[in-house]
Amino acid sequence: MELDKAYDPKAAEENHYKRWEENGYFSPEINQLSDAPKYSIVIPPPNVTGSLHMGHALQHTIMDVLTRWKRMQGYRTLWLPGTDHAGISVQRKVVEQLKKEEHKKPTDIGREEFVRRAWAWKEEYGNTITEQMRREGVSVDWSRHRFTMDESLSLAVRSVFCTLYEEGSIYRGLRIVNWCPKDKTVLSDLEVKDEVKKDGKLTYLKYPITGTDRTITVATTRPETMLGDTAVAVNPSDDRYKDLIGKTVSLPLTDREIPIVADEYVDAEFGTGAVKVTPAHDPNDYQIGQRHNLHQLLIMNDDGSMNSAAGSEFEGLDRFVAREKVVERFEELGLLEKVDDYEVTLPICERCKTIVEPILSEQWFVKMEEMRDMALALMRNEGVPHFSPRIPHEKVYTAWLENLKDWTISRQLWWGHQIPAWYDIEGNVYVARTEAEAYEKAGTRSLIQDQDVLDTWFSSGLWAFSTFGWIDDTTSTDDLERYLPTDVLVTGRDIIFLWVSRMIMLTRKFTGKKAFEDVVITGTVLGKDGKPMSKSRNNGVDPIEMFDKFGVDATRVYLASIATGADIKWNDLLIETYRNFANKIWNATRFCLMNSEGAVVDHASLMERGGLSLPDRWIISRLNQTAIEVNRALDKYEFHIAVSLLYHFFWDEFCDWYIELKKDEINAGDVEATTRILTILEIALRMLHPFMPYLTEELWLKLPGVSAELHHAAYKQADGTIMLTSFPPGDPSAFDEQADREMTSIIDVIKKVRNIRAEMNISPSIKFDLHIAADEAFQNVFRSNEAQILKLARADRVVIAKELEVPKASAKAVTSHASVAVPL
RNA sequence: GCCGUCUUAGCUCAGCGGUAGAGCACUCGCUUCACACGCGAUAGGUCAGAAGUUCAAAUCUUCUAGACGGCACCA
Repeated sequence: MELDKAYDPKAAEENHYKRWEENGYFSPEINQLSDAPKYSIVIPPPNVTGSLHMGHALQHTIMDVLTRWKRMQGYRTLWLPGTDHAGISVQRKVVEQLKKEEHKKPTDIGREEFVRRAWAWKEEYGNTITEQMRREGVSVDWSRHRFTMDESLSLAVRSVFCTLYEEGSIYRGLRIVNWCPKDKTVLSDLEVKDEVKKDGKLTYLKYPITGTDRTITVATTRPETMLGDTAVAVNPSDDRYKDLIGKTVSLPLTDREIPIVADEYVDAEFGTGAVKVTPAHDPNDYQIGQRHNLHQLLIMNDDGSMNSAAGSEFEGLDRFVAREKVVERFEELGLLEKVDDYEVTLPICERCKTIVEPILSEQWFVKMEEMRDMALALMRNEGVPHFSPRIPHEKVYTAWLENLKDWTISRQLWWGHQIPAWYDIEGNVYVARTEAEAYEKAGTRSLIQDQDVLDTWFSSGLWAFSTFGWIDDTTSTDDLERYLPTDVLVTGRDIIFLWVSRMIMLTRKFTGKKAFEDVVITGTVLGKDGKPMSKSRNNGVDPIEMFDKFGVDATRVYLASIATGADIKWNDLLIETYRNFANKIWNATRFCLMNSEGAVVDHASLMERGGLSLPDRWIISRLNQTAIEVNRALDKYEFHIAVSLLYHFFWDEFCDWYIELKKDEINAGDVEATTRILTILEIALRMLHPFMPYLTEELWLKLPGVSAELHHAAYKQADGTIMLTSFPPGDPSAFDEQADREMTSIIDVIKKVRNIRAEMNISPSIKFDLHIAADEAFQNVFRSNEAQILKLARADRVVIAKELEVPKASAKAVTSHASVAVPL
């Protein structure tokens, strides 16, 4: 059989994925052994709004390597795919579409219609990423694909909500929350990012003390909130203000008198030592307000504009316009003390970058103490999850848990899991799994469901078990029984708190099981400029483009070659390395097949050690050592080590030495030699398969004598494919230290001669006599491999003796087992 | 403010207690019958700086400088 001169990745990529998928190779049911151990992974569900980026490609590569490796080891392997409904993202897409195409707002079409359109949007665009994933070659079981708003996953969400509510862990309360005026929804602390603003201002406002001509000065970065002040606080031990405690100030721009209270929170050393208190717009002020029973005056609307409580002069103004106006008015009144430059850190919405407003709002929360303690106990007692890399993630994860606060789970959106709570006319709340149940509890005919939906992370927090069919604690499914806990979670460090920790806690709480044993935290693939890839920086690298340019397999090996957890700057040159590697594998196979008539892959051919030559014994020894080390590296999630081992074994040892040494025999059509090299190649391809699925399948199918006979015992009934062969475990009894040593001595000699040739400028076409001196044992080694030495050293004749007997004008060199000389 | 990471060959990165490694780029030589996406051979580093522990440190400790990440606070 004759192969093309260069590997064409596209053809292989188009040939195999569909067949694998249609033949059910990705399904755990392909495994026919009833006692096979299981291996399971759930995918971090990408957003339906997303398209494949390099971070996905990296994580998917790692998960696929693990899945294919374990499958080849005979595990009943399930990698479960799915997508996330991505509340805010989809909502925003639909709002934009509505605005663009119909010039309408969501309220114009109503909730029901809006949700219908969101589903339509999801149907139309939500599969982009799953189609791209097929190109990656991921061996996920598409028949088990889940979406966070699937019926059964939605039922799971409801029952978890109800259970937590019934036991008092979920409550509804008025709290200071992070409010995004653009998205018009509350956000959890984790969805708020910080942005340092160097040119901020600190404004000092003077408040007149009632009944005196004195004033008290307070400082603020948000002057407009003074319209909502309901007190001024000072430290009780601050002598400057002791006599003012209990007095009131006349709040400028309003007709209100507000008290001066004493509170330990106030730091007498900072600023003026007096703090304006706005309980409805600041978390600390809220706390002070609670302690002093202060009125909570809300002065903003949900879009960040001032409301009527801010006074007629300000009503309707945007918060930033109001800010300027307040300062102006204070200046007019002679109550503006000064404005200092001040570096402020602003909270911004993670998604839309709008400045988040702390605001008093009634929301749903989850108390986390119990689940937090479960997770901490899991770590303390069992070291679960085991993070790779362990440093720093284990410590960061633990520290975060220890300081965990209540989780804000309601969102003012229409797209998502609507909160299963209903209200009657008096405002009584009925939390129920179904509307009917709510009516039954309420005993009335008129209920309104809570308008909010749940944080997207609430449903993805159940992902580790809701995907296996869990609906409530009476559920029993085979998948749940079999695949939970999952074996490993592979994800990025940005969602360790948002997602990983919540899955651990919720899974433990609701199933009593662990979500997963191990967590692999991948690094960040940075742009060429060393910054995280982003649209605004325009430094992104599209995985699909890389697939087109270098092939999927080359891209996968490159991604796998990055040390676990390390960040890496993108560099096309490195992918090229692995594109070249793919081509090397292709051509090595091409060579093995050129004169392969009569030879077949035959594992028995490697067993009769008696009749094997030194290069045979050596390459078999190296093959087995490599296999053992690759398995060991994968066991430890050291993918880059596995890649390096395979790269050097295949290129340096198999191609540069073994093939070169066996070339004459193969070219001469020596069936035994060709059988052996084909068999060694076949084993090497198996080891490469988890990393380079397309290339290895393409080549494996071309090898003579391959069939389902070579499959792992669990897959004998399936049609022939490399993905169902056994992953080479490596056989320590095949280690041959003597062969390693002897072969090394021959390689050393040849390298020295080549060195001499280059140093002495001897043209490759010129042949010469080569003198080798060594002890008797090595003389025998060199004698019995004389033909190979002659060929690779490009010598005419080899003289082997105890001592070198050469003219003075000779180039000499010494290896650890021999001396060599070339007469000039 | 607290916690943490990184700084190794021109570039991108491995190594993390025992005589400095890879790929690419560079230099030299090869139209060698699998592969020029190739073959062969060189060259290139006081492992950011300083001090310490050790028989032995790129690798452990401390400090300094630079790059960066997370958390908290932010009147």
